[in-house]
Amino acid sequence: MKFEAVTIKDIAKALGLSTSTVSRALRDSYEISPATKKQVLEYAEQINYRPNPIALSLKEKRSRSIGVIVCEIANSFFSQAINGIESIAYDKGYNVIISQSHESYEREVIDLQYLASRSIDGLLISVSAETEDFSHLKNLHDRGFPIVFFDRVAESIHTHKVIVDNFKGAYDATKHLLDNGHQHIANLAGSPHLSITKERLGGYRKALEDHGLIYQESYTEFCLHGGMLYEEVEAALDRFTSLKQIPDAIVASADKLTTNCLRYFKSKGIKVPEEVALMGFSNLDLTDLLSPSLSVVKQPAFEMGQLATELLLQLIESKRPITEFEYKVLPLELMIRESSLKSK
Amino acid sequence: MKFEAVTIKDIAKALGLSTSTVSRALRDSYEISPATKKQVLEYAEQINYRPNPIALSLKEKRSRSIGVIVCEIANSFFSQAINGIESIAYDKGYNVIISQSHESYEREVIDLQYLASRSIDGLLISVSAETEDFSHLKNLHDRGFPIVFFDRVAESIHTHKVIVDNFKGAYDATKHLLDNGHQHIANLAGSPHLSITKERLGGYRKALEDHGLIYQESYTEFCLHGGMLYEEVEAALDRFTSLKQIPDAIVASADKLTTNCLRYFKSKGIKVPEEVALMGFSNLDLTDLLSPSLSVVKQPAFEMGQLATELLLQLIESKRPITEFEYKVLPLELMIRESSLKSK
DNA sequence: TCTTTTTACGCAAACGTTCCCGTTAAAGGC
DNA sequence: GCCTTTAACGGGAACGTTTGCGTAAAAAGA
Repeated sequence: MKFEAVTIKDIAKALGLSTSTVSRALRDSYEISPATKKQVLEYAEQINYRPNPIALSLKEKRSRSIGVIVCEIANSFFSQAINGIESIAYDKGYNVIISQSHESYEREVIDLQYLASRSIDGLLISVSAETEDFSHLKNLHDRGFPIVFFDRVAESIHTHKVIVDNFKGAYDATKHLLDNGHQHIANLAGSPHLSITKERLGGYRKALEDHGLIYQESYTEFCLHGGMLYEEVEAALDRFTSLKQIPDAIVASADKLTTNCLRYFKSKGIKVPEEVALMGFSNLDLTDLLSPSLSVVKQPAFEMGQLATELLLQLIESKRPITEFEYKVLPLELMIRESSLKSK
Repeated sequence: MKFEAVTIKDIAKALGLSTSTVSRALRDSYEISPATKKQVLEYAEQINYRPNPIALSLKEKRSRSIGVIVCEIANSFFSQAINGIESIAYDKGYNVIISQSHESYEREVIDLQYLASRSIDGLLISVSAETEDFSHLKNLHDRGFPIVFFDRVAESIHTHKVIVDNFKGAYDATKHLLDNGHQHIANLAGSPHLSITKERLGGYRKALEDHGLIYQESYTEFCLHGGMLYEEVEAALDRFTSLKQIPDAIVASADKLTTNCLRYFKSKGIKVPEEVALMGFSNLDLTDLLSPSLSVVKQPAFEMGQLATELLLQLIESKRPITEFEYKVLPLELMIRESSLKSK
């Protein structure tokens, strides 16, 4: 079953004109007489003519669509970021094609292949938790393909990047817990490959040290899938609770880590914040309704999406190669609620 | 800054062959000698040749991509459904282009225009809360464009549809509340234009009547934006609580309605389920962590997405027009937790 | 009235593919 | 040794558009 669209040829044939005349009439060229223009325009309207974007893309060597690769759209941060991306792209007449890596490196490579071969004009990406090797992106980038990173960036690739102040976010969260009297703060971290994990770990560590405490490796557990699997969070927390000095507070470095952490404590009957305080990165819009309500570090996801898209469109639409790249660092918001209150 | 891809012509020129020979060699045609094939294949691999899908689309009059229109991707149900859509589309080599209507009719029409003009091969849609008039979809459908509805359907358009048993879901939820001793059950409903709202309202009403109660209009409040705006939920609940007989339980007909309902009660200091019980439709994966944990009616979102996509691809790939359409009704899952327990 | 300018349009190439037709030369049949 | 077959490849049209260039007729200038 196929859907036959009407073309410029149909108009030309019906009106006894050439395709060039019709094309020019539709584009309101000065070379066409007002009478012909009117005739063409009216007929086009009547038969509901729409220019074929595929043909245009082929001619102009651009598709007016951008690709987005994120790990998961069923994740508040990313769905909000995508809303930001869409809002800008939509305004500028660009189409957004979304792919999910599901935190898999292999899938990310395939997605990229697919998107690049789909003739997208540029790419927005937040790399998967598994991604260590960036050569798939580097290859494309080196060949002049516009790429902008957001949130999870590849340091080695020289292009625009939009991130949040992860260091400060983790620092402030840790400091908040310290100020609230917690002494043994553990760090539930995401994939060790990710830029954000490293930055957040740095902030956590610095806060401890500024408070006169020493950083202990046993107090940091990495979750390779960023908390996507409950089992990895469970294993990490099992290890924390089997330490001789059980942590009295936890800083969780990602959305799923934070909620799965809460789920763990709930299932084990461990009271939050009485027995262990919790503070984590999250963009869920109902952390206030959780039990206990969650203290979170919130990212300006929508704005990040917008900014990244603006930068990408700049790259795409620039006449000459760009060599000066932006490295935007946006502020985070701390929202203090019940889960991080004093233990006693 | 543009990105020049390598074409069949480049290969032909480099190897001193014609484009037709190269094309055939790449497609492994019997007309080409093994030696030439090997040569072409190796060179193509070496310079990383990828066929230009735009050119293919133009030639084959199909883009191998499908459009999806939903109200919001930052909504658990839809993001899960999209995962289902993506899983099937990906397997079959189709691309998915997602658009959000943000529950706006106007935006839905624009999105549709845009997608249709982007040469998608078919459309999956769950209509916006505002949509009353389906002529924009009917026009396309009448012209032979493949469309499959899921969740929120247009009854008047004769094509495949995938929904859940909304009637039974609402019936069972209401019955559960009745069985738990609640007498005055209100219905917080979505947009009155939506098919799902009508079906759920019907189930709610039938459950009341089967229990010997009479349906009262004052016990149903519609939220035109489906709960997207907290204010509309607030206004609806304000009206319920100002009734002379205040409801002792509420059935909420959509994700945002359910959570905003909980948010309202929390802000007003109304205890759930002690003062008022709550049960609602929701696909959030952390309703168990809410305070109180939410009793929900959960939709098989992923499966719905998969099924709808399979049906759409059938439509697209069918040689002859299809006249027999499926009307799939999937079962819902009731998850009973704290929020719906007995009042006293 | 003849030349020049302007107006209004058509022709054809191009974008990257595929595929229907040739066409050439070697191989095979007798 | 001549005709037919077959293997292996090239030419060119087509998909829908835009656009540089050419050109006829009309208008303007002399």
